[in-house]
Amino acid sequence: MRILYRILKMANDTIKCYLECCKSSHPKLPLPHNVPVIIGRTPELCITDKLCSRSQLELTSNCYKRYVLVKRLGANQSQINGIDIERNKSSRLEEGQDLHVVNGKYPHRVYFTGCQNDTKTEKAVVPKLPTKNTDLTKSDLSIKQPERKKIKVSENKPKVLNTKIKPQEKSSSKSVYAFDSPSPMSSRSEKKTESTKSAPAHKHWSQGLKSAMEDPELVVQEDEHIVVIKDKYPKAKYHWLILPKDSISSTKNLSTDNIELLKHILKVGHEIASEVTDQQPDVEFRFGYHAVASMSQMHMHVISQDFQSSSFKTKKHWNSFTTDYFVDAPDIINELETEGKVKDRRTMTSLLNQPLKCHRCKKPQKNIPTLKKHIESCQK
DNA sequence: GTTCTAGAAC
DNA sequence: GTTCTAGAAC
Repeated sequence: MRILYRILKMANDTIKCYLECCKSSHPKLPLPHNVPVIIGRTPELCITDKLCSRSQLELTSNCYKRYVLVKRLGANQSQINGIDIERNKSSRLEEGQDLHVVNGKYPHRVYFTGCQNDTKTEKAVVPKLPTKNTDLTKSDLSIKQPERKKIKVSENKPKVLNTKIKPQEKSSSKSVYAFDSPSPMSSRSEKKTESTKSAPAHKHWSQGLKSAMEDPELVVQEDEHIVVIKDKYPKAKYHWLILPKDSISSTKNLSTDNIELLKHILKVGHEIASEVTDQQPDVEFRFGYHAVASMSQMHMHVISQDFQSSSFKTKKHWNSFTTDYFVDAPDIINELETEGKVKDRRTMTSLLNQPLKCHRCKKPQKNIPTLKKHIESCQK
């Protein structure tokens, strides 16, 4: 018990939690372990919106388990990853998730420093904020966080790294979730978007694609604007992801400014797929986005419709690629061109629980093994 | 997003 | 008894 206490105390002494504004409107805010911190319409957060209460949210970090409990105190809605937070009830916020302070505005994220991988640190600016417990330690007033490494920017000319297109196999043991390398976006001085400006070295699983974009085992092609990677867990014989190099967390953040980028991504997708279909004309592909993606960097799937893969295991996998949860890329482009934005599809997550049925003949399937056997032979 | 596993389904 | 799934943990 005493040993456990020491371990926990050591963790508490070393792991620090911060709230960071995605728009860099104010300095990062320390969230000391287990100390409720109230945020809202205060000069420190640079929020003057009358719809935001002065005490909109109460944040309590758990540095051991690397999450923050968020309780909404204000009358108007706040959101975690687009989901409304129930009033006076604690909701869990994890690294990489978006916290909108009020009515979908004022995006923030939390991150933790002080883990074993941290090697370099920097001084934090600590704004004065109202807290329920003012017992901040001295260390909280001069907190250090890891400095991000700089890497070379890729060449402007398209670069094909692994041109041999073959059905995907289980890739190397190197994990997508090796978060110790920074995103390529971090070294791009031009055109910074969203949280690129001062993003911390996130380690939450939802940030894994940013590491994957740098993994030579996964990257198959890149150019000035995009990176093509093999899906680490392909759900079909051929399954790639195409990601923009600029930080765009999801399709909901797209604007008309991104239409050319989306068209380019789709064009590259067709080119990749045609390398297969030139040799095997019977292979069908779809190109599209999940209605609500789990992984943070926006990505378009290029996926063959055989769904023959050992990584395809669950109902959620199946329904995410064979129901309207999978949105064809031209539909997203068309929405941007006609509506100026991408539809909110959060309610579509219920599609993931739909009963299983064959995507070709529509025949209901009892379970995943039955479905997998059926689609091996079903052609219509 | 994946892995793990308890308990439901068979 | 084994297989399968959903939810928690990461």
